[in-house]
Amino acid sequence: MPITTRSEYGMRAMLMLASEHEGRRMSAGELSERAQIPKKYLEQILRDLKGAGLIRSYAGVHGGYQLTRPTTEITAGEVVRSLDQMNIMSCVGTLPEPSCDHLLGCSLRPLWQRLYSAMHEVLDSTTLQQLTEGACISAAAPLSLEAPPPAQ
Amino acid sequence: MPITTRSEYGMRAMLMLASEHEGRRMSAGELSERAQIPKKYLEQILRDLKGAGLIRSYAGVHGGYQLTRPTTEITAGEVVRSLDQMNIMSCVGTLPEPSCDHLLGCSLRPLWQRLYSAMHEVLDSTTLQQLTEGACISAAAPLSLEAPPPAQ
DNA sequence: TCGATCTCGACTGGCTCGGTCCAGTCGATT
DNA sequence: AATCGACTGGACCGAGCCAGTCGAGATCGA
Repeated sequence: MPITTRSEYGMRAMLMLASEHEGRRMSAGELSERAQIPKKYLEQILRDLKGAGLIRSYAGVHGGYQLTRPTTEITAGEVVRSLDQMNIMSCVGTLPEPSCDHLLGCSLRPLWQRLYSAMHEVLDSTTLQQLTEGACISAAAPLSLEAPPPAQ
Repeated sequence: MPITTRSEYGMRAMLMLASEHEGRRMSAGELSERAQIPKKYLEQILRDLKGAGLIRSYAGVHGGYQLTRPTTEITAGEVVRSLDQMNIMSCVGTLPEPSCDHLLGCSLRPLWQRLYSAMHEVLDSTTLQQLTEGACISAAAPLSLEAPPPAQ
């Protein structure tokens, strides 16, 4: 899978952060709880998002995370690329040109690369803003922090 | 990786078969040798291609494989789908709707699905014929079957 | 009958993904 | 300066899948 749970979770977290108005920080714990993601695992992911410059972090008692840019200026492509290698296949991906010099390689390679490009085009043309619009993000907000809904 | 070596090898084999004029059969051994693919592994792949109706097989001394349709009527999409599941991610792929009912799922799902569609569009709009044109397939043909080039 | 070929299922080693654990650092509050 | 809540970093681990191998069997032409 070129898109792993890391991207899924990362996108969810970004959308949660996007749903808060500008300044508000959200801690890993809060994000974890509301987006239903294992906390420790999410922390790894947040680290990477920070490394990519997509979020800022603050330590300390009232610490947490927030987006570094407005939601209209962050694309799904940036998020996904910072979390997943998105290797379409062994010889085409984010990694530096891994040399696949096979006889027929030269005729297949362009195909895989077009695939790769097509995916990035979709991702790069989608902003967080677009994803929050017309989605049921708001429905996630009222999730009770005190009394979790009874298991089904 | 959504596109595994199965697809890569399968495509190579299909291109080899495509490069032969209509009737000629090629055995797994020959394909394996010329396309540089482990024979036993290739046999598995050929089985799947046959299962998908893309190639015909003949047992016996002068047995082998050949395409069931002209190269203009076989798309990369058909080949790849018969060999790989192409699951873009856990909840979007060839498999029957695997239910991912998460709060934020509804806003992310369409994105993953657009990704999925974009890939298939590329694959489905590419025929074997197109891949053989302007490629160095022909360069593969003269590969000596008697005296393999000295190992480097 | 013989040998070349396709067919089928079982098996396996390595690697990645998804996730956990623990030890450490940072910073606001007291 | 002690403390507590939060972030940081790395080691670790089990399960599952990918890539590939093996061996036994069926099929066909000569």
